[in-house]
Amino acid sequence: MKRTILIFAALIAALLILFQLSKYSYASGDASIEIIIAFIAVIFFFIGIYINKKSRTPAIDNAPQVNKKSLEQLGLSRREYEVLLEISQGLSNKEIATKLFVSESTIKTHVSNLLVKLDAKRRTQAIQKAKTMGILPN
Amino acid sequence: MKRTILIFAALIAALLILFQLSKYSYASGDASIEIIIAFIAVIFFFIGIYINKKSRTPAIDNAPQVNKKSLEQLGLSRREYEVLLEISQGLSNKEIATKLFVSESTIKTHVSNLLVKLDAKRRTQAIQKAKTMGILPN
DNA sequence: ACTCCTTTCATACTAAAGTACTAAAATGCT
DNA sequence: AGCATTTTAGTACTTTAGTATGAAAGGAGT
Repeated sequence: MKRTILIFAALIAALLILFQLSKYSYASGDASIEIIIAFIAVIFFFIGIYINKKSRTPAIDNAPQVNKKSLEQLGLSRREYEVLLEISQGLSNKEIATKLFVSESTIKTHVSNLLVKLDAKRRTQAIQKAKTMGILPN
Repeated sequence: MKRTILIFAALIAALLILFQLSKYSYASGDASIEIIIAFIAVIFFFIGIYINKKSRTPAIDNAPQVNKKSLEQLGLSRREYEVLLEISQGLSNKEIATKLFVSESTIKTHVSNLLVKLDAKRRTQAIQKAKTMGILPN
């Protein structure tokens, strides 16, 4: 939470600085307004990508009607919960890896950890337990 | 249904015959009443086991709030549906085999057929599909 | 800075799951 | 009684899943 505030504060500050710079440059005539605009555009393009990437790792936060208390008590990490969701959709490790842009090894690691935390021996059991705990949507 | 009626009719007939025999034997004194009683007890013991076994294969019929139309359209057999239920409870093939008193090979056969009928590649996908079809309880 | 946690990935196995046939009883229906 | 389906089971593989372990990099908090 503190991170988010700091990031946004930094963004606003950066924006103000850019505005000041653009004003100065425009007045002194040593840079065309088009270049300034393009510069700002590019920076905000990447900021947009970054913010989108951060907020699009939803997992726990944007999870719909879900028992968040149980979720936290389990100690499942974001990624683990994300993998759990894909498992409950019937995907294989390889498919999950492709979908999340990581290797199958990584998914296996997540699955192993997730099984321990859910005290399950198999992914199907993990699904069942998660459902009865109200951790999964639907 | 007809089978059940016939079986019960046969059972009642057998019971009457045993009663007649016991009466005759008791009167003629060539068999002690205890042996007759023991005989009847043993027979009804096994009948009890048989009836219990038959009625305890619930599957489709006693399935709770379940979309029976989808179920029939899928063409899932009783046993296949039974196996599907156990899969959704997170059991392994071996565990299901133990629970249903059959070999693991048999369960594998059921699972394979069930996956084809549900058009699923994995058991987890079968669970997901079955849930969205309203075929599974909960 | 240091430390904990998370995420990533790899190797090397072991254990389940699934597939493809084949085949024999049993069950159910006509 | 005969036929179709279901249930059972086996063998022989191939493919996923899951475990164990080690390791590197980055984020977050003290």
